[in-house]
Amino acid sequence: MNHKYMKTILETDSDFICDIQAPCFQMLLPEEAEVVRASKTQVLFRKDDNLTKQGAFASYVLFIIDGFAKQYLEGDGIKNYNLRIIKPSEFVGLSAVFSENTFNYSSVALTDCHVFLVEKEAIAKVVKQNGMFAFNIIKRYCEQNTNLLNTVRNLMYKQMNGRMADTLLYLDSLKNEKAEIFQLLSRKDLADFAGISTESTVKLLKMFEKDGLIALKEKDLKIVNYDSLREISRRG
Amino acid sequence: MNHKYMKTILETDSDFICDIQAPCFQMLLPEEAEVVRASKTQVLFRKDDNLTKQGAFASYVLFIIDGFAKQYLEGDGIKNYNLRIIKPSEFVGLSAVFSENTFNYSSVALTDCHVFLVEKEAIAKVVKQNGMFAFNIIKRYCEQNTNLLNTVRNLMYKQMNGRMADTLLYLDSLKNEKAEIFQLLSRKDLADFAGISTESTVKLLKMFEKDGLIALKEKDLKIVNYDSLREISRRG
DNA sequence: CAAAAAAGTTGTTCTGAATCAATTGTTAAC
DNA sequence: GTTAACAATTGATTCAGAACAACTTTTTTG
Repeated sequence: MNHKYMKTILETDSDFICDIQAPCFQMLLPEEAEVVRASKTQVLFRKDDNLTKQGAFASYVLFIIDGFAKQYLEGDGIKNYNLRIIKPSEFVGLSAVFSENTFNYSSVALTDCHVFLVEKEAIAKVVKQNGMFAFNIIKRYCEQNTNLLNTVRNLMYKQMNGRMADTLLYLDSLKNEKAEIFQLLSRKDLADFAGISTESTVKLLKMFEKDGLIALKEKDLKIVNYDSLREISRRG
Repeated sequence: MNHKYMKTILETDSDFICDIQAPCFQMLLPEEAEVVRASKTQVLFRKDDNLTKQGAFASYVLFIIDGFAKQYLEGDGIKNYNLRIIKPSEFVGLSAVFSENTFNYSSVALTDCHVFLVEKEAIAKVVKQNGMFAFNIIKRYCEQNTNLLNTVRNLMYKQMNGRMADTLLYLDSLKNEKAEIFQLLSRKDLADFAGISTESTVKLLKMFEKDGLIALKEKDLKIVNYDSLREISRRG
């Protein structure tokens, strides 16, 4: 039998302890961990499944055990804007706990993803009881905030070249955790990260390749000249 | 003697108790309040003074007692992007506590502003001790997050008309708290809120006026037809 | 209060990047 | 394994909005 599949169905204490290894949950007292445990389910999202859908009711928070997803904003129905790649040990839909009760963005699995769903009341309760846990959550929010501010800056002050350079540098930095990251993404995905059209993306990539900044082979993309790319990113 | 000035200089317990009325601090235990009290100063920022400067070292957090400021991103040196109006009882530069140690945005006083500066360690300590306080801080972060996501959506999916409509509706919604809000802002300020050029702003406002959506008199601006403006905002 | 600086206004020109259209390569489905 | 749907590519066309230039009005300041 398939071990992964079994694990999803038969959930035991030892699985739980294993799963809750994530640093973020280590600081919980036993009774607090029990609150989380009691109100969680583990779910397997298949590649291309939506983890969250912008606008949908959100009664729970997602915590990625393993797998990768992309978080994006939906707009006019034609074009999306990709905000980030969600990695293991990260939360999705935290805002649901603290203000909105709908998800304010969508996310979709790039690979199969093992995910905890935790009821939002459980998280709220633990946050209120455990200041250190709360502090950790705030840190995450804070980073997201900083990232969003950078996003706004990029959209406001940079044009195509700079944005695409940013996108490539960002995705490249994820290769530590997921070497095949570029194979998971289409030209349209890259376009949606940079906030430009797919056609412009293709033209830009060709240009970057011709200028010896990157190397395109098969579906993979390698950065050849980091310095120049960083300079393009910096100059906008 | 000037009463306001005296208050800045001569700080007494009764002043403190008065100042710490802000709902956000009500939930602190006496000893926690003392931690905040011990590491704070009260400062008067004059109109046009910078409360925070993007990139500058941040060892403290600001809490607005009264007065209004605008928060903005600096870019190419020519154009800024205005993120929001900061109102009494709001924090500025919270991120400094939890991740960055530089301010990631600038802010400037639109009116004279009475402000607490609280050392970031004090806030960090209280957050860790008091889950309810932490919960409150998270809520604020969460709202800012939602606002930033909407900002990104606006920049990505709307064009001039929609963005200006948004800007006007946002600023108009502040009239409850500050009726003269529009008199505090120049055309360039409105432009920087909408993320468009000053010239385009002037042309748009004239158009909106001609179409009976708004009324311009002196430096003030009144929304005449909310429904149409909301429709323009919605359609982008 | 005069002069200089800054803010607001208006029409014209210019440009970055989207859109369109047409084609080729690739993957999925029957 | 052939056809149909989808992803990638390329060049030509179009457009929203910035940049520019020239002018007026308002505000600041010596």
